Amino acid sequence: MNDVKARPEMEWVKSGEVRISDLAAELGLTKGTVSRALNGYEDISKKTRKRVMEAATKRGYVPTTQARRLAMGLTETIGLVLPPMPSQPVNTFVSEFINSVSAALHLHGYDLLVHSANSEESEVEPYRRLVQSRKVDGFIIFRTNEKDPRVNYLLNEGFPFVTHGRTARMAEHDWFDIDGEKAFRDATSHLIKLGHQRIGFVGGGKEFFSAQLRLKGFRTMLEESCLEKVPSLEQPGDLTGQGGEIAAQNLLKQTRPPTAILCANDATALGVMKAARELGFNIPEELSVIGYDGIALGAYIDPPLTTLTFSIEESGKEMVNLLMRRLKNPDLPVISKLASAILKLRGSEGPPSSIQNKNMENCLLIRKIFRQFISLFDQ
Amino acid sequence: MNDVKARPEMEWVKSGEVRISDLAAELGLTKGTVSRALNGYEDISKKTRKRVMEAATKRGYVPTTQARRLAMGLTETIGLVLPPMPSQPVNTFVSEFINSVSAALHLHGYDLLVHSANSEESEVEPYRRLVQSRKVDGFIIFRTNEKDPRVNYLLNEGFPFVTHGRTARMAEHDWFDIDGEKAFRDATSHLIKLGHQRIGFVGGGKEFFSAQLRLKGFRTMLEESCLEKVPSLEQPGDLTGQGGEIAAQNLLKQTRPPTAILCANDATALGVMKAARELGFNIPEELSVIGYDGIALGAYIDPPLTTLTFSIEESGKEMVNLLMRRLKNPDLPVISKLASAILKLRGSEGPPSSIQNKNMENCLLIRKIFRQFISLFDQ
DNA sequence: AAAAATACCGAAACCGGTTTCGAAATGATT
DNA sequence: AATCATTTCGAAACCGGTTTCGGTATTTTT
Repeated sequence: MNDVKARPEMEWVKSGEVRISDLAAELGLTKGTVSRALNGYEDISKKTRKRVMEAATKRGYVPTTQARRLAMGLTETIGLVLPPMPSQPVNTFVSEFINSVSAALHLHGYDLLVHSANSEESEVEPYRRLVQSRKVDGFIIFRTNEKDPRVNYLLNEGFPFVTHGRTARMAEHDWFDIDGEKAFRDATSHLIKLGHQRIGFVGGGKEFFSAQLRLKGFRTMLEESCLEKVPSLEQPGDLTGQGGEIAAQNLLKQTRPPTAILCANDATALGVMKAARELGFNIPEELSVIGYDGIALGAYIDPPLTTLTFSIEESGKEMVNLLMRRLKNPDLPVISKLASAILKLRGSEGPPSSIQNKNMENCLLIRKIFRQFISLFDQ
Repeated sequence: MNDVKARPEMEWVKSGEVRISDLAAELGLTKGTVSRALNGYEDISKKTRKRVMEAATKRGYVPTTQARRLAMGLTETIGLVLPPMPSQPVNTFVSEFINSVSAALHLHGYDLLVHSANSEESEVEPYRRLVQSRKVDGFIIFRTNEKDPRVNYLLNEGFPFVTHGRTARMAEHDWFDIDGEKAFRDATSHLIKLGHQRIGFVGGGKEFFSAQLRLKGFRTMLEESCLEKVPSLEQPGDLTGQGGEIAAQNLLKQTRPPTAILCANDATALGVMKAARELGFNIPEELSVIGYDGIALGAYIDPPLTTLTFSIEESGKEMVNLLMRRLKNPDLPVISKLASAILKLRGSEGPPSSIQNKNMENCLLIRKIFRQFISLFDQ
């Protein structure tokens, strides 16, 4: 009953049956006139416009997208190429991101074309195909590398795109990013305030710019807090759980293991926690762990994972805004947007258990004073 | 250096510059001839075909997709509408599924259009828009409800689609599904063999057909094993972690709590585990938990979550196959494919701790014999 | 009331391809 | 050499819209 009520007046309408020429013939007009009437041209009398509009809604006329786009010379479609999957099956970022990008694009009348990357061929091949066949007007790129061949290709081609994440050529293209450096400064600072003095770090691959920036934030805060930098406490990772496990083993089997580990992302953190459990470390009593990404599942593990989180929805929206601006005016100067992540405390971190906490605090204080003292001389 | 080497012969080629008419003019042919030459028509001499092909590759000609599709009257695009996000932000199913569907479609020359559902409007509205504007040739639908308005709409419209999951009208459309009933029979059987006698179940919403089938599998196996059905041990859920927490509290605060809980999906299971921990239950010693979905994260929690898993990649492939078949011949009879999930033992289940294990086993045996005895009379 | 300005719509080109049909050129047959 | 069959390509219509341009019909101006 309800279903019928929903669209009572046009029960007989089969979608896609009526063309603009049908409408024109029915009204005794030409299709050009009908088109202009529907698209709000000024040279159509109110009377005929009304007549056309009514007939259009009555017959359920909707212009064929393909034809309209061909005539107007645009695709109204944005491409998004998924990275080969095995990379991060733990993360819901991708689906949430796709969702938000798609929603934002829809507001602008754009469609989202999602393409998968074949791991056997070059990374830029999908982009090349989409560009050459003119299937899209622009790209949304995420998970950038510092030297990113996709970026190189599109810049060279002069094709519009926005990246989620910075690159070596970020001065030449629009980008959106989370301030991972600041995020890790915050997280490190938080751990230091809790009394940690030996803090481990598990990074991502060197090719990921963002992971490098997170490391930088970590180092910066160590330095600002006058903690010595211990190379063996910085372990490489690969943004996967397995990588986290391996890195954690390297960290925790040391003679003086860290009392806290900062991870480049949540998947890594989960691996770290697993390895820590297996090595007999209690979290957070004996080891604090902090991740990055804010995946929802982190709240359901034991202990819930403290993490750095940001709004994926906002990311998508902002990137679409940047891209739409670029499409409207390709000659505008490049702009970028840096959003910040917030530390979501959930319980996987706490003060270190070591008895010398007090001592450490004093030690820290003394060092800080000493350093400020020195800085006076520098001026 | 390497970049240049990759495509040395056409450094000067800017994509999208050369049209078929350009090519035709350059060759002294008409565009019709060029088109036929490139598309393998028989009425083109080998000589000119070769000439055309060479010129095409040399100039980097790629037909404009929009134009080709308009002329051929098809979109070569499949639509996939994401459900409103808050529903299951916990699962990586969506992104993996999109990836596999996209890859499979690509093999057939099809594109994937991903659309997001606005939670404020009707569920079918996105589908209606995509159909009416003729942006897609068919749909991939997942997470079906028993009475699914999307299915109703598309069936009524006569528009091609395949569902991931069965519906009340599954006899009228192609579908792919995981045999959740069998999966839960297996899981239940596994628990019973371990000695569990009081098994709890946390379901999904009634609207999800699949969740209902899982419940059915659970009940069937209980009955086959001659265990009494305890209504209070069947709790409704909503396929989220929160729902799992609430359901687990309802189960575990009973005077005789279950020794094992079967969950309609992994997110629910994580919620159950969390609540169990908070109520002081040790897993798996005092409570076994089994989920469904096989999310990667499950391997990283403590204890690792035993779950029912299936190949998302296969799902995507199979669905695309079904859909392509339908598009090629709309009049074929509907077919369906049922794949099975396998029980992935990871450690969150084990034998119950209760001392009456032996007793229970005897009890079970006696019941079974008794029942077979009865069944003799029925014949 | 005639001239000028304006409102309104039709005709046709165009977007970039595909496909049908017929004609010219070539080859085979008698 | 004349006739017929084949091969090969050009011409034109078509897909379904948009947009430019020019010509009536109507209104406004003088």
